[in-house]
Amino acid sequence: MANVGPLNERAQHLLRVLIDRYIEDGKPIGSRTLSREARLDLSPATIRNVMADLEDLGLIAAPHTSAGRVPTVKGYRFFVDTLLSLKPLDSHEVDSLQQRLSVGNNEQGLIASVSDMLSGITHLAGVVTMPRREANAWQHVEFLPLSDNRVLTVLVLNDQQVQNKIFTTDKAYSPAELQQAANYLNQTFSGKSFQQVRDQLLREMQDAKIRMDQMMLAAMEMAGKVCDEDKPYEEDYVLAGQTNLIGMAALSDMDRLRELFEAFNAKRDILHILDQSQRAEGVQIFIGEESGYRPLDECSVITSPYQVDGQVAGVLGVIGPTRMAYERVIPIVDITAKLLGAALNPRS
Amino acid sequence: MANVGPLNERAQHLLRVLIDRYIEDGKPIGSRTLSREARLDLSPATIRNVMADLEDLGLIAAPHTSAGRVPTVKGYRFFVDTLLSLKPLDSHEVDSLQQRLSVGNNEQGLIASVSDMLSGITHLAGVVTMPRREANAWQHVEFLPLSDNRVLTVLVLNDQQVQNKIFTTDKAYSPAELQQAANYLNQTFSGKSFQQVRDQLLREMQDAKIRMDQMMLAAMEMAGKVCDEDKPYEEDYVLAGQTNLIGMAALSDMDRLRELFEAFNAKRDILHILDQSQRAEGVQIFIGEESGYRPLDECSVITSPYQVDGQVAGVLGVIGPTRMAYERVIPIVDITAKLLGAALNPRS
DNA sequence: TCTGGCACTCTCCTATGATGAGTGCCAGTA
DNA sequence: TACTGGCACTCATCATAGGAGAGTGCCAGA
Repeated sequence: MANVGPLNERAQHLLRVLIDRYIEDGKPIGSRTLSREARLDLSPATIRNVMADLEDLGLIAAPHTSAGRVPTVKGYRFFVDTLLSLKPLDSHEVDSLQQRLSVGNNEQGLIASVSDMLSGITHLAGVVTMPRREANAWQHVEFLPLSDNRVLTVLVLNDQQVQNKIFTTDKAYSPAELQQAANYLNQTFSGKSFQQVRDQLLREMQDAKIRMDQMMLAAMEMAGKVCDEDKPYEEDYVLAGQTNLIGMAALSDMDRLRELFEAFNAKRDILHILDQSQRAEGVQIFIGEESGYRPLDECSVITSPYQVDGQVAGVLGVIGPTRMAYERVIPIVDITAKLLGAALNPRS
Repeated sequence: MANVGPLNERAQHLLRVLIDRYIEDGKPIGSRTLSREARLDLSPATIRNVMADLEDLGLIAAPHTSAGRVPTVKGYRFFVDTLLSLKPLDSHEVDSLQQRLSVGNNEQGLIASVSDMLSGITHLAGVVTMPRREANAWQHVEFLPLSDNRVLTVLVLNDQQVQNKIFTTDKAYSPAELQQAANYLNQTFSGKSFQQVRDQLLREMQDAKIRMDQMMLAAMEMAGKVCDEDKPYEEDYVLAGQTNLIGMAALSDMDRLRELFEAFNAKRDILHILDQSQRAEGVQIFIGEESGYRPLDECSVITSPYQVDGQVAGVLGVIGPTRMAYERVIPIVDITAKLLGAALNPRS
């Protein structure tokens, strides 16, 4: 490997060993330990010099004089970016993952079980956003009259998802009128994508307003509402194993723990972070304060988007202390995203 | 008040003061403090004698020699059962509760906001089970054909609740057949209670099997499935403010906290406890190990069933450390149950 | 360029003793 | 008989001090 910045190969190797070791047992690593561990045949004194350099570069830090060194966020970043060689999981590990999630029947359950699985094998908190199906195909809509001018709208998308919503309308429609509206919509839009439906709806409402009778208008309006409000659970995620975070050394402080758990409950900010990785390709890693969000200061977030039908449908990942086994966790998140994508792909 | 058991009035009074005081500041109460607080004009030495009696009765205990005394579970129980005089909330407190939950629009949101409210004002964890509507009136069913012999069943109950479920059938039914089945069911059952529908279904399936064509049978089967599986979310609850429990003195032990949180996630055992109070009338109180469920050993659970249409529909309450302000919490739970019942009552 | 040596620093653990809160018991008093 | 003051005793808590251990930085020498 060529030198990276001012860091020669020996320094890099020592950094890697130090971080490996620190991840393993969580205590600051001293020069003596490092010289023993690194198999470089160097005395602790020499190691000390190198460590001083690494500290100058901000890659490691000492909690106090005469403790060993601990990786900084910058150190982890360097480690993850250039030091870490990811060995893919061997096939029977993949198989065992595969099996653990092939039980799922419905979508909701599948998401939950993936989240459980992630938290189970990494001993961190697992998180999976609900899949967003941009390319939802409109399949069928039904309007059922209830009392008091209320109409129940049932919308079937993509042969799998069912949404219902109750609307209050201005006037009372007869069952026949509603049937007529539904028929029109189904004939016009069946099989089209959600985006197409919305566009076409808007266009027709502007262009051809006059040619539509009142019922059509109402149908349009209703369908429009469904389209608008009906970002199903795109703004939601399933979290599992938060209890794994209780008692993590880095989070021993009660107040920090409470903040973190409250963030999980509020969901908003966590979603914001997950959203960012939605746009990225492959595994994304936020280390400590990189997330830019306080309660996650001492946490790392490893995410990967998952795809359905070639489109990014959601994000999954794990949240845990900065001191986590990146080497193991990253491939797991990666594979899990692919497996979930495959499991969600319609009948493939 | 008459003597209760071997406990004279003075001893009772002292016990009450001790518990009040302990609830307030959480530190063991000594004889000196008690003599000052109780306004009985007794010397600490006398108090000590009484305290020794109370300890013999198992109502209070000393964490160690020469610490003050702390109430035991038995002590709390006695306190709650016979010492506590509940003053109902004054009307503007009730009003403010009323307002906080009148925002809710849909049922799901209402439940969540009640749970939030409970945890917010008590600083404990609030919990509300989803309402169960035993007397659901069958309003409308619709069968929509999907691909692959799958049929989407949409069931509207009670003008409010909508359920859908996808079934796979043995043979492919035409839209017309499905329509016919739905029509039959709607005509036959509309307006009837869930229980009636089930009974009648079973009867007709036995008696008159022959007279029904295959489609009817299938419809029955489907409806039966819906009836069976369709205990909507009766087995679910909404929890809020678990983070309030982080850092509670009694739960300082990380492992106990983790256990408790895991219990919340598993839901099953918590539901079992809530279920018990479903059958009880009015506010129920489980103190410490009385719940019979380990993770709740150091917790108290205060619950009250809430009614819709004169029927018990669900349970709400709070969960917190045994050392909680019963005097304040009990009326709050009580009133909240009534307010929620009122809010859920159809158009009243 | 590496190494051994040395003085120094800091944490962690243990022992120690003082303090204060609280107790139980007992003898005395109204 | 019911209360009280007094006394010896027990613990938790806190601050203090000292030693052991781990680790450091720096320097002089190979």
